[in-house]
Amino acid sequence: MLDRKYVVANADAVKENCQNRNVPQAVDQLLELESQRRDLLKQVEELNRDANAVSKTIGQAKTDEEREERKARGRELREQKEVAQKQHDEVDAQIREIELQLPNMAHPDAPVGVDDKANLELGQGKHAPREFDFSPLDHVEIGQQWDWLDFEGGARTSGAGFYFLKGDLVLLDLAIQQYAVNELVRRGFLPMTTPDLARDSILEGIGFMPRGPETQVYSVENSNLCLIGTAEITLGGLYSGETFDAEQLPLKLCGISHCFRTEAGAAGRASRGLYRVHQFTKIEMFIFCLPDQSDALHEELRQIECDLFDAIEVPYRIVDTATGDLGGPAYRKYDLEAWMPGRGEAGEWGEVTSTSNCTDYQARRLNVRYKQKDVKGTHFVHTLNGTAFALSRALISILENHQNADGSVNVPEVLRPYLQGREKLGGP
RNA sequence: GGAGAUGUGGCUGAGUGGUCGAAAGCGCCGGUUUGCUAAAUCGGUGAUGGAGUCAAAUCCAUCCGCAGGUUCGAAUCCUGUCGUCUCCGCCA
Repeated sequence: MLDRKYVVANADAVKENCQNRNVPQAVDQLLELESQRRDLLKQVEELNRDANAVSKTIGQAKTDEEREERKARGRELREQKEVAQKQHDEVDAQIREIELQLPNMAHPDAPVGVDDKANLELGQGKHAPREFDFSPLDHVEIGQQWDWLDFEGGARTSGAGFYFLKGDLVLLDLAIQQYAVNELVRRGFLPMTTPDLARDSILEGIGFMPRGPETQVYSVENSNLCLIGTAEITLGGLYSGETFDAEQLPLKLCGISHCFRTEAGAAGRASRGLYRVHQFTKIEMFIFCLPDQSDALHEELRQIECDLFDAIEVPYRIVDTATGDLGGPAYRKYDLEAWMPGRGEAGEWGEVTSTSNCTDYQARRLNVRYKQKDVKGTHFVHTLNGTAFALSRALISILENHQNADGSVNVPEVLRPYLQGREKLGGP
């Protein structure tokens, strides 16, 4: 959510931003309603003030008659106040509806364009896509070869889009998690496991729609809980309503959670194997910080993601997401797309991480503030998030990039300590 | 799942219908005193929205988990909700 005063004072910039992001807006209507609201608020306050003044004199009334007279006057004023208050609240609710539709402002350097075609490649990782001297398999084929993946079993027990990992692939999965968490702890992140369910209100604060036809998440019947689509939801919600001391920031968190996605409307899209599934494990980075720290921290998150994928020796490219493809809360977003040799005709890039600077957009909705010593008042923090590893896609990138002609898979060196030193999985 | 208790400012904690945004203590900030530190002592010390000002001062409204209700008036009474605690049951 944007600051209301900011929207009023910068209506043209907000409108332009919406246009760049390809989001419909009702800023003019908001301006009109807000001016109405201000008038109503003044009325309410005035009536309240008068009523309070009358109430205070009632205790001092000398006669019953006088007392009753004043009570009647007070009642009358309160009734008038109630009427004005109700009108105010209605207008306020309408404004809020509009506000909730407004996306965050975009970073001035973010590429402008209505969809992902305008995304800008910023560079590539240390490792170039490999030249294979054999015909590479995709991860589903590799997995089937060694009985590492069971999609049929997943479908039988839970439905299409679910899967079992088996055997060495589980060990690889755990190795990646351990490597990532250790690496993040080394870089000052506090590791956390989080709930896999969260309240609707937290989802809304982060910028998800908890229910309804457009929703990307599963909701639990007869409750106000949803299965989380990412630990961003729980880590971001963790301090909702809280006020940090400025010295506590930046607070860097590393969440380990399961992620659940309905992938409604995604049927038919490139989604073979582990690429688009209903459940996966993710190691997520999340930061609460001061406003003047967020730009640099965003670069830091991007660098960590690059370092992690360089470390597992997977080729990738960095994408600066175009305004039209940003999603509501993001001020700027970088994606890492890993090379997936088994995808498409002769390999394709596939998104494996994403890091967003959400500035104060989520903080305002969730009411997360900070206070500086000796400075009056509080301000909203900035929040950032970034994927360390989404395990399903990280597994794809490792299996497909590190496969050998005999079907075995080389273990990236950094992961070997977590696999009893094994250099390869599968194979004769 | 059943029964009960409870939720006040950074913290502890008083307040059970009328100048209560809220006593007191602690903490914190500033002053005084003391050779330094400690101690003592005095003063100050919440948030949000609005008016006001160059900026302040100042003024108004709202806030005692949250949302409603009763009342001229609610931290105080009522209802719901969320959280916490205790006991019982169940259980990894």
